[in-house]
Amino acid sequence: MKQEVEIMLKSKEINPTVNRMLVLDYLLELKSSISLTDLELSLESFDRVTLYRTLKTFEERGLVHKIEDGMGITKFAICQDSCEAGMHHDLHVHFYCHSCKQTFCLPKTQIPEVKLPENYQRQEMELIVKGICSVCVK
Amino acid sequence: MKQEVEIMLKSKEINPTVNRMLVLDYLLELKSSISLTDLELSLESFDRVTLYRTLKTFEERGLVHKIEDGMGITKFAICQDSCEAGMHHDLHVHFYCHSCKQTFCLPKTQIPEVKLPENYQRQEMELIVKGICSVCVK
DNA sequence: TAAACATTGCAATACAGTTGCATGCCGTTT
DNA sequence: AAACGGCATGCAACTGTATTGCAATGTTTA
Repeated sequence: MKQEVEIMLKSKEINPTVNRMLVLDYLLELKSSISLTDLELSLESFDRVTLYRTLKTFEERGLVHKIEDGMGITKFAICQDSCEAGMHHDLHVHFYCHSCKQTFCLPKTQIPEVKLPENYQRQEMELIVKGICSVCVK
Repeated sequence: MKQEVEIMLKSKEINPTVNRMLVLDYLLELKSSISLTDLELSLESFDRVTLYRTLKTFEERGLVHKIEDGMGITKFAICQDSCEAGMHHDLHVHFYCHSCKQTFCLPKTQIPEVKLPENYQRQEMELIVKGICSVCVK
């Protein structure tokens, strides 16, 4: 497992330090996305700034992507395989649960095509659905 | 014009103070949405906190709605007629322009239907398209 | 008029995001 | 081995937005 994480980092040209392997390992296990603050609480061994820079590095190298959770908090999640550095293919839907405050990627739910008014040029899209997730609904 | 603004406020059971009439008037003229900070810069006559509370009141009474602009900034825009206090029908698309940093409501562009995985309950949706707006594209 | 309530401004706090700088580690060069 | 460079990390500090507390002022009501 550690081996696998190390290989992932190297394949993105990221120096596999202990910190970075721990963070990546944590993110890979994670079912949803996570904010910097929550990551800090989960991995107490490292400084907030270090985690901040780790996530920033991961994002720049196309390992994770940022999600605006629709409540003003930035969260991070592992990219799909199809992502590359500087070019995220992140057109799936994100789901924010009002109950557990988690933000889930719904990779199987594509954002439908949207027609824009004339002369509007699209570059990215974000679709956030808010409600109650399948765990909290029970 | 002032009269109209006053009537709007009263119809939402908001005391029409000078401050509130100015803010509402400004929002009605506005083609896009605005952040608290930008509103503060536009209407220098009032304290930031007062404007903050004004927008909060407006939102609670269903006069404006919050928009997450997708870059972590909260903005406000006048609601459509169909909105009521505590129940915003805000299912249209928002467009964030990377060039002028403005966030536009595109009321004629409906969010297409999205199928969620089983047991996910939808309450609200936000679709933010980012790119270049029709003014900046020229 | 006095009491009650609403509105506003100032100060202070909370918190996410971010930057600067010093330190320590590691591999390379001389 | 010693000196050098680059990278990773931690601490402190700063920025900007959001938010609350409290006092002062203004307005309504009994």
